[in-house]
Amino acid sequence: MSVVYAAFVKSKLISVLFLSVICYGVDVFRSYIYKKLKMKEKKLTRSQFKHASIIQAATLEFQEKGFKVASMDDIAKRAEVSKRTVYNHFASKELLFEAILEEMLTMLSAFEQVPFSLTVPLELQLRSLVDNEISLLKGDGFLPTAKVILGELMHSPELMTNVMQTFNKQESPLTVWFNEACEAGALKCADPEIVVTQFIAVIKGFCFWPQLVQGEEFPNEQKSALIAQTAVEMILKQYT
Amino acid sequence: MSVVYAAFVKSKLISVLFLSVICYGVDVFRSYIYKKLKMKEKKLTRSQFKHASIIQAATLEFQEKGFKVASMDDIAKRAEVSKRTVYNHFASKELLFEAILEEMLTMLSAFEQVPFSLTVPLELQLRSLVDNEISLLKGDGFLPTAKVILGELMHSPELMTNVMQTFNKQESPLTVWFNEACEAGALKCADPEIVVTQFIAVIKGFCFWPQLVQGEEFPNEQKSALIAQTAVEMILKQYT
DNA sequence: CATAAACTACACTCACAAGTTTACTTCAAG
DNA sequence: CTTGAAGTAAACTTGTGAGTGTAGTTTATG
Repeated sequence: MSVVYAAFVKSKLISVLFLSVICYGVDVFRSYIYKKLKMKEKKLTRSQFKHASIIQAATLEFQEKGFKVASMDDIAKRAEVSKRTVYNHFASKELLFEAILEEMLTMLSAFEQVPFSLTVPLELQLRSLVDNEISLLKGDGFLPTAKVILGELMHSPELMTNVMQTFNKQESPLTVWFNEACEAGALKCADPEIVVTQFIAVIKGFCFWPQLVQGEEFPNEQKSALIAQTAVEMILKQYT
Repeated sequence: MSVVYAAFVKSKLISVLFLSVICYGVDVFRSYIYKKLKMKEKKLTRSQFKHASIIQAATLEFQEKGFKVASMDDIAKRAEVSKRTVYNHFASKELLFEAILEEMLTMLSAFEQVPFSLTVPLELQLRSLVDNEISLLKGDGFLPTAKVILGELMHSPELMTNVMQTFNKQESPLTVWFNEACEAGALKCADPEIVVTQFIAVIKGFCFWPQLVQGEEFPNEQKSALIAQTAVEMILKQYT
């Protein structure tokens, strides 16, 4: 039956090509997750309210435990809703998971293409790229989403390679910018891909991996600024 | 009952302070995993041979599925051993997991302190630090170990913070080297910690995270050399 | 206030996986 | 060639969690 499980994860996540959002660079991110529950104040039908509670509870459960270990009973308790109600809204655990993934990914799908410009100083452009990246990583929903997705994907390498093969790195806005910058001669580098990876690595080394893997706090304003500054300097010093 | 599960993971992994090996820099790594099975040729008792088969099979299972989803029946099948035999060697799933963790971590415990030297050129020293780090990451057992441990730890943030608080970053050999280099004035930087993190990030951005999370291939010789080169240059250009 | 839609409590089925029991086989060593 | 230690196959117990069925309660609305 674990074959069924694997197949499920595969079929459902394969559509989640946005994964690259997490692995490569992305830009603007809007954080409005969980505000749904404020609907208490607004006029919400009982049904809509329960629906939102379930989603919220399930999100937490999946985050904390992963798909398999999370239990529908616990989700129901956490949502302060009867188990039957959970099943009235979502026919199965799989579908609930899927719904949550979709919910999360719509949040992350607000891309913003930053075109390379010959007139604006390089430093300013880089600076705005870093700032975008950091504010994305800092967004409320990003880390939880990453936890859920990476937690499931880590144990199925074939799936990951499939996803990554499908979704070519080229499509990342950051990659586009660096490619253009290199072609225009503003950055002197043999392989733009390496530069992008370095650029992202230097940011994520502070603002993503430690938080994901060690539960570290997100750097404060001051430290963020320093990190951004050094990332920009690094690129400038090495490639101009 | 998931409380019991959480408690188990906690109690067993908390002793695994070597985790820092994965999150921070480490140096030399010896890869001799799985060679145990070569004992077919050597004179091994039947019991020892079965024991090794079980460990090998279980390692794979835990890697692919994580602790909870891995099943003892599947492990037995995979090891071509009866389920009862598994239980004769390891009293419970927990103990089997623990045994494997220990097995893996002994592999990773071969540290090698690299002292900062005033006479050797900086570039050479940095170069050897990078090379050490890369060959560690490249070692046969490193990635699987990381998968198993991080896969379990990702969903228990309190545990992670505990572990990280206990095992101070200061102890990493790389950190030691950079601290010494800064104190000696060879590197001009306000905060050595940031430099180390950058240094490691630029390596892991190519040689660890993509492999862990996307199942990407490890960079070949040529690319590794390039990565190492740029990492060293980056530090030199920015901090000297 | 009546009615239907949605929610609840709870008892239930079913599947699966951890771990055990038992009766039987294999193997190595004296 | 026998004896005991270790392995095997298969049936078994037990616990847990997914999902369902039901009888009764809440709530919004005409």
